[in-house]
Order: sequence, then structure tokens, then C-alpha cells
Amino acid sequence: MAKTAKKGGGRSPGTVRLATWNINSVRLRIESVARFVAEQRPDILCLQETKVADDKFPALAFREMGFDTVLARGEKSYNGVAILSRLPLDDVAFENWGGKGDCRHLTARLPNGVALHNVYVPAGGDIPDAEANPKFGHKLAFLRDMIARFRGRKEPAILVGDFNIAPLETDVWSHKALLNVVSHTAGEVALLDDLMAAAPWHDAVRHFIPPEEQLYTWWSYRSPDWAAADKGRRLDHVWVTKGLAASLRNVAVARETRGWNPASDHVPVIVDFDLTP
DNA sequence: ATGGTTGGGGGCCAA
Repeated sequence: MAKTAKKGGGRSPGTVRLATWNINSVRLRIESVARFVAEQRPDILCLQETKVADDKFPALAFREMGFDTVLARGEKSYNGVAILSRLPLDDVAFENWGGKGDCRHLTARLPNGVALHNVYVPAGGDIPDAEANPKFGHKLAFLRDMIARFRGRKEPAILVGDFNIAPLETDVWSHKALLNVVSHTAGEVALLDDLMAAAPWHDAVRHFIPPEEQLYTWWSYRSPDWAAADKGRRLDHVWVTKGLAASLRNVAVARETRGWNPASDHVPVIVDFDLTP
């Protein structure tokens, strides 16, 4: 199955293209977003780490890109999520998973009734111990709240975002080297497995790209040559409830954006759906 | 085992 998205056109009618991207400051990278939108023509774009309060969100720039629906939930300096859509959305809301009141979740409903959840899971700091490191505790609490929220829910839904966890051995450059590194510890992966079983969810990306194949969506800024070293992790995900798996048409990871200037350390994940009834 | 870089915002903190 294709790993590169067909640019712009080339999609059959009824196909909806959804992209998710941790942009690491939407204001700094607004030109990169515009370039990505021009090249890939997503119908819905979910952003994380926008790092901007809502009254300073660059809504006009997104309207000029063709997104009539601009939904943002941000705060000064940190976190922040946004949904940009060419389709009308309703039932806009957010939830306070983890209980800190940080801006890490935004949800809205697509015209066909499917719920879309955009989430930015806490990174969790450096030490994988909830006692020694409150940021790791917050990450675990956030995940537990997500699990409780989705357990037993029947409604069709799409969950996207920066989960800050790379669950599979092939989702990291070295499983052995990262076993005690936050994002790939057994405890975090177990919680992500619980979350996946809760709805239950289905991994739209591994639906097309075999789990045996290495796949990353993030490369650290701290590598002098990210492309040559290729020490990446798959932290960004698109999940769908099981009933929507049959509507999946294609996925792509826009790895080339990691080389743009200035680059986010994350790259977009793109999923095409056939959402005709 | 450590340090490496980026972003926001004006201090270091977060990633």
C-alpha cells in the first residue's frame, strides 16, 4: 500500500483526507503549514503543540488556506491543540484529562456523525518514575483518564494526535536502547494497549504499513544529522473505532517535512477515508 | 552515562 500520499487530487469523490501534525509552534511554522496544505490538500488538519492562546491563534491564515472551520484550544507558551476543517463540524468540546487544565484535547463531530478527537498526550519528562518525576505521573494519569473515557463507548470515532508513546518494537530505532526511555517503557506501552482495547480502537497506520516495518514520525532536534542517523520514534497516531476500519483507503507519513526550515521535530501523518454512507 | 537542539518569552522550563 502507498506510503506517499497522492498530492492534491487523485482522490476519489467521497474520500476525506485527515492529517495530524505536532507543529511545535503554529505561529513560527505557519508558512510550513501552508506549504503542507497546498501539497497534500487535507480536508481536516489536527495540530498539537500550537503554543498560542486562542486570541492570538492565526485563524485568518487558515481561512486563507480554505479551512472555513477553525477550532483552537490553546494557552500561552505551552501545549495547545487545533482542528482546521473544510467540512462543517459541530459538537465542539474539550475534556480535562489528567486534571491539570492544560490544553491537550479538542473534539468535534464530522457531518456524518463520526466524533473526531485530537489529543496531545503529555511527554512525561525524562525519568520514567511517577514518584521521582511528576511529569511522568501526569502522563500516566492522563492516559488512565482517556482509558476510562473511552471504555465501552459504542459511537464511531477517530482519535488522532501526538500520543508521545511508540508502542511497537518497530516504532523506535532501537527497542533495546529505549526500553527505559520515556515513550517506550513497558508501563506506558501497557497503558496504550489498554487504551486501544477500551473502545476498542484500531491503528489506521499499521492497517496499511506492516508492524514488521520500521516507521517513525519524530526525530529529535538533538541529532546533528537526523536523516542519516534516523533514530526516530513513532509518537503520532491515527486510530479509528473498529467499525470504521473498512473505510480506510490510504495512509502516508510526510517524512520530507522534517527537512523543511524551520522544521518541527514531528512530521504529519495522513489518512484517507471513504466516509460516503 | 551524558549531552546534544529547539521554542516561548524574556526566567529557564518543556520537549
